[in-house]
Amino acid sequence: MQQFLIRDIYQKQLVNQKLCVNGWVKTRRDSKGGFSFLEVNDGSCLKNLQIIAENSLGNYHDDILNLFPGSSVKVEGTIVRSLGGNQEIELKAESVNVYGFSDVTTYPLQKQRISFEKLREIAHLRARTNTFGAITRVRNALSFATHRFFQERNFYYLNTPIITTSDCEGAGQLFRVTTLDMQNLPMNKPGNINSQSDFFGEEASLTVSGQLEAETYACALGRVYTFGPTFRAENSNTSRHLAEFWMVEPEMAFADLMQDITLAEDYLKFLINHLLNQCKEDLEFFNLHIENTLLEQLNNIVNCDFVILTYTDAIKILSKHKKFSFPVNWGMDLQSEHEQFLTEIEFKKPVVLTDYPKIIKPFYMRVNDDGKTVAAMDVLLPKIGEIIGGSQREERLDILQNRLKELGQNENNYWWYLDLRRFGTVPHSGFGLGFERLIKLCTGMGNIRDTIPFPRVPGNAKF
RNA sequence: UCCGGCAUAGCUCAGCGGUAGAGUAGGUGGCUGUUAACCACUUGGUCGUUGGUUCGAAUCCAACUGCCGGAGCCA
Repeated sequence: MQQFLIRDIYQKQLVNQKLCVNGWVKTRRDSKGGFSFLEVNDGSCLKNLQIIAENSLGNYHDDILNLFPGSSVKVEGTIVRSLGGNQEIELKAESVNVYGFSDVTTYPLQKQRISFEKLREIAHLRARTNTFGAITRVRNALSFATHRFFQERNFYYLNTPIITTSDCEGAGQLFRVTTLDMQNLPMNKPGNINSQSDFFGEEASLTVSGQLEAETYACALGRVYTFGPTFRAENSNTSRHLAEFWMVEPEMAFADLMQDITLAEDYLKFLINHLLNQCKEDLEFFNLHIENTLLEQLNNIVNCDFVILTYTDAIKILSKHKKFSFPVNWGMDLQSEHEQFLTEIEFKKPVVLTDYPKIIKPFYMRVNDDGKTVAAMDVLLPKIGEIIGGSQREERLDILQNRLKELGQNENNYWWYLDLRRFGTVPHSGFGLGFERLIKLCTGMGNIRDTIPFPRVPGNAKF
């Protein structure tokens, strides 16, 4: 008998069709009228399929009456119009075969509510809940939409290395990668480990960004994007940070900051439009149960023009409001409260801040004509904060060398990066988008730990 | 890492110096094309750990562990 996904059964309204469904039991309700209702979910959509299992089935007393949440079953039967009020169709079972039972006294996911904190302790089972099923489908749709967006715009998907020896960037603690015996480290002199005998012959770590490598390919093929895991060993204990997260990093040759901003805005709108079309049911679930302004927020982002504002103008706006706990002055990095003021009170929509002081931004950002600011841009969203950070890259060799010197960096470490400026340099731009922050935005989930299947944070890499 | 909060039944929580509670889940019975089913009865606890104060601590104090919220770092 042909297997169907529950999603397809609903979409195609396959009444009178004989078919087979595989899935997990959500609940069972017994009727003394001589049959049981089973709610079965197979992950293909939020909705369960109601199964009618009559007590005339051979294994009714032995098997079906022992089906509790979490059990796995194969059901064969016919789709019929439902006599009940809450669903149009249901599956009248001709057979119910049990793959595996689930002990009601020890299986943690029963019908009652369970907190997200508790679910994190059982991350191997939380995918079976409505919420995490919906998150997974949204995450999948956003991945697909990301590839579609960039492919349609002639970007090449590029895989940059996860293990890196460029100890650059300055910002961000790195995870060390080593095969050295931790009990017996080879030392040059006391306190100085001899990394030459390590696997790569020098210090290596997990990447904090694929940007520098992506630039090399953008400066050969025009347009590329990366989409892969990224690692930060910061001791960040917040609802917006992960030690392992996924980042989307497009890089474009022959593009200035404005083109970069346009790409970022188009990308975000494309993603949300894709979701509004493809994951309607899941979004409505989030809007109803997780964050009741979600659809409003998403529609707002899609329908508005992002505010584009220089850092200097933002400081002027913020200076008029004196009620911040951190006083505002030019040259400082903006605090969360300042970003929130701009996105949630002043403009009530996404704000792109540009042209930050160069002293608070990394060496690779292009220095503006004023000599004080760089061609940077951050996309700030209401409730989410910074979701995208990008810039036009410094393409002038001498200025880039000066910047490295100012920051006390040894330019020999960047010889290959500087070669791009030595041989046929071009203006180019790009940005990085935190994929889990995007999912946070699109689902309304409050904690980023619930947007990735198995979160890695300080003190926890379980599963 | 800093500031604040929380940790009590499988789950969600109340109790805040004097015999450990509710809802829900589980069990039993009743009822029912049910759908967070409903009604009655019922099982279920070293009150996070260690120490202290007290005649007496789930309750007050301290340390520790874990988690949550905010801040910093950032995507």
